[in-house]
Amino acid sequence: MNSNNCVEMGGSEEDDQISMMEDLRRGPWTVEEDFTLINYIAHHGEGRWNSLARCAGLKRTGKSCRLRWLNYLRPDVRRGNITLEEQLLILELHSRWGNRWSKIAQHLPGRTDNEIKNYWRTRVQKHAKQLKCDVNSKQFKDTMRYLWMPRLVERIQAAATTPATTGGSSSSTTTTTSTTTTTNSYPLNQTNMDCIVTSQLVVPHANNNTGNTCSNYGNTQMITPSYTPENSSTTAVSPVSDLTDCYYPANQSQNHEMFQHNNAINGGFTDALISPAGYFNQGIDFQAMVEQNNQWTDGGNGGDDFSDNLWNVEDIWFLKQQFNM
DNA sequence: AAACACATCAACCGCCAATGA
DNA sequence: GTCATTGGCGGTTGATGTGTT
Repeated sequence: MNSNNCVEMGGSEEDDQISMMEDLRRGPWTVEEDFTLINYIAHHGEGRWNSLARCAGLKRTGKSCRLRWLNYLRPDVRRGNITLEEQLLILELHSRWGNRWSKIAQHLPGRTDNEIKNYWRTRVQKHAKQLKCDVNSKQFKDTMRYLWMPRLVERIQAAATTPATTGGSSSSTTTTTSTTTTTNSYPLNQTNMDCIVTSQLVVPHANNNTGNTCSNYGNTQMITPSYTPENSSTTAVSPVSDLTDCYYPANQSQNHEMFQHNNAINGGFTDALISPAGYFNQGIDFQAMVEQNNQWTDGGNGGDDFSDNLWNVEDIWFLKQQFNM
């Protein structure tokens, strides 16, 4: 390690050019490199990354060091186990800001933009692909808002009020407690999430510090919990999409009621609630969805095997009925 | 057991805005 | 005011792990 007394934290451009000419390492970081970087930052703090890399004796670009530190080595970085609350928050914030990953990450303490971006691409976009619609399309966004988010809310609620063994498909790794206050509060608590209660649903909501308004997914209004690692419903890092883990028979009625409520209002979907019919007149393959559901459900292995499902069977049935498809 | 397909995620790339000489 | 450098961001890629046939 070579981190001692390198004082030129703003080295000359010529030095930078020279360093750029050196054979720089690329690819995965070694344990030794990690150790070197951690040690250097522990002693000297973060600084100009190019200089830091050089002074620490790392044959890496400043950018590479910065990325490694921010995304992996930083002490407060959290990886894996995207909680349901975090998933919901990601959806909510993405619907608001789009692919502003770093901005979204600011509201999920410990999460990096890279991780959120990866999550979005691997989980969310996958399902957009399954639905044969663009992830940025209005249809897909509305689907998230009026179907997935309420589902997620239901699961969060269920996870908070039921034993882990009944906590849906993620039950095997779900940590549940009904506790809503804690002295060991996680940053995603009242400080940066607040909302109102109408239907006992508990979801996190980001405070963008600009006068929060309450989210309203479908006609489901939200309340924010006191969110802690202890009481959050955590889903394991698994191949399943936690976000769209929607096969959740125990709570299907709520979603049904959402549509029925709107039907009652307007003989169909209200103007305010974008009609899901819109999603399906652009080539979404109901049959494929049903077959996929059947595959999962026929597996008969309990929740996990079909937990990657976008729609529960009843949703599909209902929507088919609703739109005569 | 091997081959293949798919999912995940760490790391890189290119662009751009901010900063400083 | 101009230019070079840096840091930050979003997009993309490739290696690795995992599941399936």
